[in-house]
Amino acid sequence: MARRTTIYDVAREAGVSIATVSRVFNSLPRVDEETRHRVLQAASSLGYAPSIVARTLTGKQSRTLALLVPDVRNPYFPEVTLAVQRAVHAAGYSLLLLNAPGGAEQEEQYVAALRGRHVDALVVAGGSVHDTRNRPAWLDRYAMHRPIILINADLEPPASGPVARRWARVLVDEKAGAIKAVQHLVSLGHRRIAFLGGPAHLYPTVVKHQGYLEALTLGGIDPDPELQVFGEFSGTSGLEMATKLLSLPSDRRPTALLAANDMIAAGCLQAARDRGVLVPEQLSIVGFDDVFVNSLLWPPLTSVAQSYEEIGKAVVRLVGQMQMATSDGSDETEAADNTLRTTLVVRIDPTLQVRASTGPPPG
Amino acid sequence: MARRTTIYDVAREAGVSIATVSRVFNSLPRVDEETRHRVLQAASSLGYAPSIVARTLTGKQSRTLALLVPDVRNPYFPEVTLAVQRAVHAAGYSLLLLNAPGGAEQEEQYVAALRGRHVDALVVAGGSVHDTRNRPAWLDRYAMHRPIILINADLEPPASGPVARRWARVLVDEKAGAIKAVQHLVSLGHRRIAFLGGPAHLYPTVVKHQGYLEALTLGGIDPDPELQVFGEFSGTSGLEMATKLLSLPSDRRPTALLAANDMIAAGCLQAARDRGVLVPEQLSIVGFDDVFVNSLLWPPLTSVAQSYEEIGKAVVRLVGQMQMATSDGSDETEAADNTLRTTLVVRIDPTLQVRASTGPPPG
DNA sequence: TTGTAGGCGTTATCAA
DNA sequence: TTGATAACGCCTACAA
Repeated sequence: MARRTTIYDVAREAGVSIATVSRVFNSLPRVDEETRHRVLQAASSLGYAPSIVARTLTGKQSRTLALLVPDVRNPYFPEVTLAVQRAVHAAGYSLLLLNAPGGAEQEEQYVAALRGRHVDALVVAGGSVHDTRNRPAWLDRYAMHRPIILINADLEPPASGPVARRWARVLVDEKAGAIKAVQHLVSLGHRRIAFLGGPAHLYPTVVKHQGYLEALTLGGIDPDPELQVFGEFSGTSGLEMATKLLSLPSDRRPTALLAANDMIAAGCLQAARDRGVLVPEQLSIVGFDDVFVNSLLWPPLTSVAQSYEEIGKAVVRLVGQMQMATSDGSDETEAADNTLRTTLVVRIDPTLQVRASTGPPPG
Repeated sequence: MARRTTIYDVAREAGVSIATVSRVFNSLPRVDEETRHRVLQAASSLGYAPSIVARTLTGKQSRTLALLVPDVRNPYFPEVTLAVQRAVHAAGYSLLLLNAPGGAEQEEQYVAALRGRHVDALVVAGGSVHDTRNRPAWLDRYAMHRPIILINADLEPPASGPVARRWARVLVDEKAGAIKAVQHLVSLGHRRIAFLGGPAHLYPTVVKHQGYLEALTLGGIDPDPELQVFGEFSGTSGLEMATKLLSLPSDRRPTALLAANDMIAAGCLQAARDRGVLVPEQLSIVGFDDVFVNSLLWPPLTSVAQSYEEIGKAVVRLVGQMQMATSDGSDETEAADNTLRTTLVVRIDPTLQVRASTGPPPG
């Protein structure tokens, strides 16, 4: 491995001290224009790039984030992974990727492996943080030391004080999304609208379900328990749930399905096709997340879309804020803490992408 | 941010020098069992973990790899990303993820951002390395300094010598895979087998196409130019290509389709359904890559499957080998170079996953 | 078996 | 405006 060119090499080449080179590369003030030029010259001729590793060691940020997901193969996560990676790189950070399909234990294990790596923050995009039954213990432990960002998991920081200052959230208002979806269906004339959720104990299911109920009530429709089913966030589960719903006697059968994600929705399409039910003529289907692979489906799904780009940007913004709040010795008064608490949560409003899978009910 | 506990803290707590602590954590020989115990004790009570950053600075590996893909949202890449990440973590490495959908320029840009990060190796899983028309220039430049691993891109190292020692490949024998697929179809009785490729200038398309032609010849079937079409590696493209093929007059129409990846194959399913063609009764379809989201499709695709796990393991093995060859001052003779050249390419044999999308031809 | 001290590439604090 | 020099946390001869 050809030896890495160092700040010393550049200093020698430019005929200055390493301190000066450092100043140039950190664009600090008081350095002569002519000198700066000479340094830059030398640096580029030598192909010099400062070592982030050494820089980190002096106590600065590592400019590295870690992103924890349960499984990148699940179409939702590539979306957020891509978006976060992009935003993060645009801000000069790098992104470590962690897949922990094995639940809280594995998450903890992976996160532990991060310990010597000086990551500036951990971004958690899913997994056991979504479980409404028990809060993963490792989360709070981790936040005692380093900043954390939760995507779409509304867990409160365990206390105020230092850890509250390292606990940020970006929340997509999926309840509002569900409401928009239902209202769209209602406005098309649907009255029998079913909800097909993921596991009932997962936060994303719960919120969407709430929105569904609320919107029905708003629309003057009585929620029918028979039309609310729960399963997995998968295509096969969607297939099963939809099949069950579609085999109800015609007067109790739904004319529209609101699926808690696009994989479930894809399963619904499947089920409809299997039973010769035309979409959207005889059945409308709405999905959630508006993921990339929707391009594989026909008809393309109407889906509640969140701006992944916004999520990515929110992440880097939050990281920045937390770094400020922790490093620059800004006043740690209660007042400051309180403003932080509010500013450390970013809310994102989803929009409804209307496509070909929805239309007026039959008849 | 609570100050990180250092080797000094542990040393003090255990009443030894930092050198001893270091020895313990690097499991070096000659350290008294009792001392070792005391150190470990102190370390765990303090929650100490060695700083990989500082360690890296002393000239050792950073135990960090970078993985470059064009777009994680494309179902093939999550598979390799997941597998590589797993294998890599199991070996104590971390993985930086880079998405460069923007072609060679963006790839180069992203890779440049890696410069100060001391990554041990760059793993390239796709992108402009697949373009058979021109070899990305940044690749060779990069390999002049740091080790590189190509997944499924058969680019030779530019020369022997140092850079050859940093140029590894893991190659899935997709030609053999295509042959297996065709032979499967032939053995079912198919004679009119179509090939639906991605872009004709991409390596994956080329190899699979070669296998297709070879297998036909082997089976005593004359390749029909009309049955060989090229498009994109996407569902919509697959839909278009398949639609064209299925609208051929019945005597020239294929009874089986070999798609160059599963997204194309998904498009084929689509096309068949649109035209009321039953799969597999009237049309057999084979895909490539056997990706996760196949679970969304019906019928499940027969597909040429590669062991992603093997790919991941190969990657860490290769990284290890390259580190040996570069660091331990092993003899850099021509002979050593030659053995390295052969050992730095791992070949993986795909298998055919037979599922419900293939069957005997009609009639 | 254990400790001392120099070095890894930067940044930051003082002087000059 | 610039240059010495001490950290940063760890590894590694070399001594003891």
